[in-house]
Amino acid sequence: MTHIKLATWNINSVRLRMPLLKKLCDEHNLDVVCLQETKVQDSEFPLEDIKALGFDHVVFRGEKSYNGVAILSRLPLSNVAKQDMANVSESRHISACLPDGTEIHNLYIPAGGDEPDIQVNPKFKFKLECLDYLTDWFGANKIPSDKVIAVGDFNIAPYEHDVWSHKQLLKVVSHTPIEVEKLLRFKESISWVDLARHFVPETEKLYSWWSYRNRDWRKSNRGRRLDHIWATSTITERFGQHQILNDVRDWERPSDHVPVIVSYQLHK
DNA sequence: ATGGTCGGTTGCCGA
Repeated sequence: MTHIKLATWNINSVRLRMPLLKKLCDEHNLDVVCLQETKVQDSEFPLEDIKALGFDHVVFRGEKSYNGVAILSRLPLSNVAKQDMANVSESRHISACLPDGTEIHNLYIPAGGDEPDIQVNPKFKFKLECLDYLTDWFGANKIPSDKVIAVGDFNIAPYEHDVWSHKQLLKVVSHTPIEVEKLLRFKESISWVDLARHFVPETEKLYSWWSYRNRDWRKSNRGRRLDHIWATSTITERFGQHQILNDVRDWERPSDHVPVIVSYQLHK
């Protein structure tokens, strides 16, 4: 296998959405799937159901009701690590290596609550701390020549056309200047390439999340691009077939996030 | 300007 297909998806409860996960894998022939918000503790993780989809190599870390990350793979995984983000013991970061040495980090950055003010909102403060932590962590651990991919729900839409209305969202958590600045600082830490914007011009609207609170998500189209695939610049040319699977938002009992997928040419 | 909807240790909290 020289090319693999990789997906990231905030599934918002892996147990509830097993039928959707099966449909997704059937239709897109995915080799590696990174999930966030699995919302299940490890002892209850549906490992057998996922193995039945053809993923023989599965690593996960979750909590009852909250958070939770998992990597499902048809290829063997090595060097599995479960990091604490900003030294808080929540299931937000898991990583593993593919057989060619490519390191995949699956991240679930906190949403950050409603009020973008660290004085009154500890969840927003924690979100900013996580961004600083990731900047330091990757900066200290990596060099630009490494083969590294970071995917996940970053809960930040950094660019003007990553949200339905730049002006109306400037004070809304996920698009405030302080978060964007910190995310872009993280992005510069080891010169990550934002693959969606590598393939799609920054002037084109691109979303991966639509709130449940809109009656008709497609009609109102008040979306945000919260889910990302980043790669170190040395491997950028190995990627192709980038897609944001908007149609999944219309499946039966959908997540509010849709999967983002990309193909990747493994090293020989 | 407001409230709208999901999922799950469900009559609240986080998203």
